[in-house]
Amino acid sequence: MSHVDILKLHTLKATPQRLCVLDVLKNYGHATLEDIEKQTKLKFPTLSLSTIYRNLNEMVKKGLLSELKLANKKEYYEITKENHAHLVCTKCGSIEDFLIDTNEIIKKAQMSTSNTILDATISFDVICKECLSRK
Amino acid sequence: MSHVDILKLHTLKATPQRLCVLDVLKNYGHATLEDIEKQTKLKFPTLSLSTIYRNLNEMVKKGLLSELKLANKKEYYEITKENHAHLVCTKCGSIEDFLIDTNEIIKKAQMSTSNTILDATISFDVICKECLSRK
DNA sequence: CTGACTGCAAACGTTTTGCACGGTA
DNA sequence: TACCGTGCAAAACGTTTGCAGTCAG
Repeated sequence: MSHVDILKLHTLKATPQRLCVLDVLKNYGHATLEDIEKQTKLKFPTLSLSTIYRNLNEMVKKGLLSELKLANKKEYYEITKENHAHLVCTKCGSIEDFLIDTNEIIKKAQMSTSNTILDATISFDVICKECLSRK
Repeated sequence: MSHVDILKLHTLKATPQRLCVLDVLKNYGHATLEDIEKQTKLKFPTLSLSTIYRNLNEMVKKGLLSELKLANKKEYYEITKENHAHLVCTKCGSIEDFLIDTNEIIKKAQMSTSNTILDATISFDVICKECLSRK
């Protein structure tokens, strides 16, 4: 589905600025606000920070994007995908999707609590291959 | 081990302010900066925000405290404990320790990646018992 | 054509910093 | 006593908001 369609599906107008943000996120996989600002301004030098903030917040609220809270300080954004975890390199900070079945983990965890589990957020600290070989 | 000893172990002086912060964290389990400010000022009305910030940052850096990054906005602090996950209520935001064996999950995940996994951060979205019965 | 969106500048809240004083070890 | 830690005020920072003009549908 095109980014235009995705936006329309979420009752958001397909402005060039929003499309550009989505393009950056698609290319990066996971991007910080700074990443997004830097990249979008290559194409739209006048694009304002407040527009980026507004759009990210709006798209997160509509569920089109997700915020990633990771052990390190920065906040990352990604286009919403279901049922996956992340590998975060403790050396270089790089982030990689990790396609494991979180439902299985939820099912198992559910046996240890009487609270109803709805979802799981899982990330693993790793040393990525690049950092390992660089060492 | 007393809080005085814990501080000394981390080469930090055992000031009344720091001890008070640790007491609050022990009582609360998980506390935001606001929680900590409110509680500590009951005992030390002149305690300054900057001191709280400095101490929290310092104690996190030394590994005495951990920051909890959760899906919701707020940042929580806890006294560092190994090998546990969290249950976060999506209704009321309450946080509970969840004593599952994260090593088992790490071991299993390790089979699906060639990166070396060092640690896992896991939280579950739940509806807590209180919110369920309130409903 | 109309409401949604944008850019700019100003406002806002949170976190950090500089400095002089005070307290722990 | 020496140095680490504190309180206060100001600075710095990231994020949000108000407004007038513009654009997508």
